[in-house]
Amino acid sequence: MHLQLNFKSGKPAYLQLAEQIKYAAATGVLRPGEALPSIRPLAEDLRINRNTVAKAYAELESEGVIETRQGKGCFVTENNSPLRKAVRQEIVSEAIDYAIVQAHHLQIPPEEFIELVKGRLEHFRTETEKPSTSKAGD
Amino acid sequence: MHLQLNFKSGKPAYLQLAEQIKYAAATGVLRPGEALPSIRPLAEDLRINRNTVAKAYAELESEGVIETRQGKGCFVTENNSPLRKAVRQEIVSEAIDYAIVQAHHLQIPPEEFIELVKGRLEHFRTETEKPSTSKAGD
DNA sequence: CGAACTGTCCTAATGTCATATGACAGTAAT
DNA sequence: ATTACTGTCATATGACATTAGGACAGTTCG
Repeated sequence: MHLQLNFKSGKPAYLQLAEQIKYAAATGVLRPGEALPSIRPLAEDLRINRNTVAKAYAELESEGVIETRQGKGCFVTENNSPLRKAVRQEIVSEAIDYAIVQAHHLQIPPEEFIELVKGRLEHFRTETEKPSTSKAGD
Repeated sequence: MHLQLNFKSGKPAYLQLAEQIKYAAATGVLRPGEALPSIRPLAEDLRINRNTVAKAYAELESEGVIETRQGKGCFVTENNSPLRKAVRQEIVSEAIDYAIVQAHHLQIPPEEFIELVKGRLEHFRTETEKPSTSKAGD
């Protein structure tokens, strides 16, 4: 697993870290039960404070992505598909929430929003597998 | 136009104000060219600082909702073309597409995605109805 | 037991955000 | 020009988030 921080992004280091690990867990790069890098070595490796890593891990634990045991380490949650599914939904929910907030700001009612979503979904369905799409906005 | 602030919401006063005015402008309660309340009287009326109102107005100007002229006042923008329905849908569609791509990346099927959207929509609906919160999340 | 590892808690320095105050600048009417 | 209105800017304060360092607690191995 490759972890990298962007200090110029303005996004807190502990959030970047949590996000990357969460993503790795959701996509299977990190398997359930697998141990995460220990707090201190990882912090040293990333040139950040141990507590920053600890905060990222705490965030992940509160989201149910990992499990930490004092004196032993941190591990990806064992629960096979059910919990990983929840994690995936969590990630997508963040993106959905962003879209919903945008819609609300632009005075687009929920029904119209749903229709928009269906429309876009249909649009993607007809284009099936195209390697387009990495326009990340942040 | 009725403006009211909720100091317990945890949301900044200047954002609440900006949002309400933006909504008024979008729904036609405030018509293009119409003058907004002057900064000082409005601030006094709402029992907040002038600069808090000024910040709300500055935010609205940066979004193109209003236009301010020093010494004269603030006015709703004459041509809010950016609020045209098609344009609004375009903007939101981008955010939706991003979420869809994420879902596809995480192998969440369309039906599940739709359900997620509905769930989040419901979540927001019930949240805005109950402004009493213990912890303000953003 | 002690040493070396694991995570955890407490507290402080720093930066940023929201807000408040005072001084300043443009406009209009007298 | 004066006066009274308009918005604007620089700055200070208080709250909170982020990060950092020291001391503490649980685990494992020798």
